[in-house]
Amino acid sequence: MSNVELTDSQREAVECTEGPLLVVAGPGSGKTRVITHRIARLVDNGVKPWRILAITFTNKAANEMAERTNQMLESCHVWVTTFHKFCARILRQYGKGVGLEANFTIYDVRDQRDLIKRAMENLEFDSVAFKPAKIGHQISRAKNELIGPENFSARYESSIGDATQAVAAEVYPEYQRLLLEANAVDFDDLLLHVVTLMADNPELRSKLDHQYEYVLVDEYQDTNTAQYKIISGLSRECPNLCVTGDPDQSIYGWRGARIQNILRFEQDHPRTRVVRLEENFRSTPNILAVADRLIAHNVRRKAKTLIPTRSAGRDVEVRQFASAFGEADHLAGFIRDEVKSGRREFNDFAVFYRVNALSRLVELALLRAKIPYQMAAGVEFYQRKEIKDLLAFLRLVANPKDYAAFARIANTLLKAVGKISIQRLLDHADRQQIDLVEACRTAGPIPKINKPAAKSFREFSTCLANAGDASVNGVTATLRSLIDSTGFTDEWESDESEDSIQRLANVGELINAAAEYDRSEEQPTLDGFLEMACLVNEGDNLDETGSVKMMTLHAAKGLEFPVVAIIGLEEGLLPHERALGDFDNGNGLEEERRLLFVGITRAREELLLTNTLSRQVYGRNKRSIDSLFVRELGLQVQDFTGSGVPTWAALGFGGFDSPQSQSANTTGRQSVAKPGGFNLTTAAQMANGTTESVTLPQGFAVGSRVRHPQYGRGVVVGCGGYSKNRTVTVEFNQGQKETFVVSKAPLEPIGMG
DNA sequence: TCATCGCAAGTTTTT
DNA sequence: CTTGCGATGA
Repeated sequence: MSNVELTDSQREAVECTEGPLLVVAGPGSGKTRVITHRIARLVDNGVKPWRILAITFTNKAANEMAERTNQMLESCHVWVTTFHKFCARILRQYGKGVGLEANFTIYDVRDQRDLIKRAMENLEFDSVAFKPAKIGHQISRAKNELIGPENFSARYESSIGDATQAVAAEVYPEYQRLLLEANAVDFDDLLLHVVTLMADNPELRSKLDHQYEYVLVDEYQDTNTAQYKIISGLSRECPNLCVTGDPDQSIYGWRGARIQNILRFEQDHPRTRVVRLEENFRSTPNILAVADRLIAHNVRRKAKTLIPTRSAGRDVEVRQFASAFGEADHLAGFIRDEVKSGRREFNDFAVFYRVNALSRLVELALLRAKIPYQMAAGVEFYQRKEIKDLLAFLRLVANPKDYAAFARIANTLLKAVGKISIQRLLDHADRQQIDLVEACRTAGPIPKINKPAAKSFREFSTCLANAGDASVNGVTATLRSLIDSTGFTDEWESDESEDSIQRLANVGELINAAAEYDRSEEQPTLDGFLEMACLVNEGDNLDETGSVKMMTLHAAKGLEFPVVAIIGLEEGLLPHERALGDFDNGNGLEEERRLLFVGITRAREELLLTNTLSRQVYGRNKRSIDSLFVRELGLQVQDFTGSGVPTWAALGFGGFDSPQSQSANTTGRQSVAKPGGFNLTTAAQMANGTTESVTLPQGFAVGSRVRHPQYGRGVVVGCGGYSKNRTVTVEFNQGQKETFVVSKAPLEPIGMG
């Protein structure tokens, strides 16, 4: 390995391998390079790879780091993982200490909510008046702060306890009991249980501490109390702890992250070496100046410099539009022109926004301009009904105590089974002290249970029993077996409807995912597959080349693009209203500012910021106010409100950006319904009155026109499926409808409308 | 027991 | 506007 290409401070961070090290790394300062080089250096120095642990927050970051590490070290097994995966692995091995069996299930937010609801029902709380989701949030916050059920009341009674909190205090222990009974954990438990384990069991803590002799933590400014404890526990006797981070990029305070963790690292670890990476190799001086000007408004902050290394580029621009339609359309036009002129490729562009809802109009505009794009975190694949159903099958095979999985299946899939039968079965399991699958198997003689229901339960248990051992035959085999034996897809196989085709395609995708998992994993297990399914995010692989990338500002952290556009710089949106005015005094605003800082510093060469005069929120037209941040940036806002978008009107969609609507907005009047077909309110309606347009592959929006060599011209009336299995239904001349797999059919888009 | 309809509520960021 | 839930009828 050669370090010639490293700067002095980078080299210092790489070579200082022993003892605590804090790397304060500004944006674009080559932090990832430092980490990967450092890992390589450790291995060069003779450290066994399995004694090195590198922890990140997201799968995306972990994958990237693992990949880059593997490039430097051929096939060396350094464990690069996320906090949650790390904890899951520890708990699979040592979870007995906190009452977990090795095959425990991880509950996602949905399962969590359902279980909280059940806990509330058990305690006879009104789950309508008190939202389980809200209670869940309270519990989650407590867990992040390491507050167990027994401490919850005590911890919060001093604060002005609202009713929800009081309910949460009661529900928390019951919820926790149910989780344990189901041999399950929620996301927060993964961390909390590990902390408990290490606290209760000093020998285990010490063992892990020694096992992971060298620990690296990325984005340390985002650690919450639980994560902080875990890291502390892993670096007491072997304090070779290297953390990297940037207080200015702390954007997860809302989720319990404590910026203090990084600020007090030096006090926590005496003899800490501090290395600052302040040179920026990413952005032009113009962009850095803007970023610096913005972040300087944060009061609670250690001043830090961003030293440019590149030559000046284009000016940063702020453009203002009459409406969000104008904003989106302009963006699409801008990208199209840049690519057409040969100056850029689609790949060079990224669009960031504060909330996912803002993506829709941009998507539509890109679609219309035939610009390929990829979105991080669209509709979650693993959240689809049919996918969750199948996963529930797998979960019950893996963990027959998994109540949430059982409840899901029993409620929606088992024939002749209703609420009463389910309750009887649960009682039966409870009385006999057997798991749910065993209860199904022995459902026959349960008193008062329906004959058909009992039969249904028994057949179901047989399907599960015959599903095979995934660790021997692979997850795919188990999955296929379950699909076959339960007849899961039968009704769709014989059905040509749009819906059925889509569901089948999704099932196909899940089988692909399982096959992929079996292939990539040395020791595939059902637990492992399920873990991946719930801890992995769809946006984790934004790897499609040749497309514009769209994502939230949060998702943008750690990435970089030649051209970045950030939309919606408006009060209430960025800064977001819900992020302000909490108990914290101005911290919310500072975090929002950091969020924009993160966004700005993703840009390598060009940065375009936009906002509008009026934007639709909840279907209503609302006047926008320039974001405070726009003023702080000290840039001139360019008036693009007149640049217009007659195109929408020309397409027969109504003149949203017509002169009238502008004047109404600029005079500050509430806009009134205008004559002349102004009643098209949403983007979805524009694309033919359906919401499906959001998930469409580019070029085949619902409502768009296509040509097929045999069928001739037609209009897209529906879509479905994912990636390779993506389908569209096209209506041709005589009302004849055909469904095609996009990637295989010789379809050609020929415009909208 | 199941399906449909209609009503209601609620809209940040994510592992 | 969307989504999710509950009540009602078959």
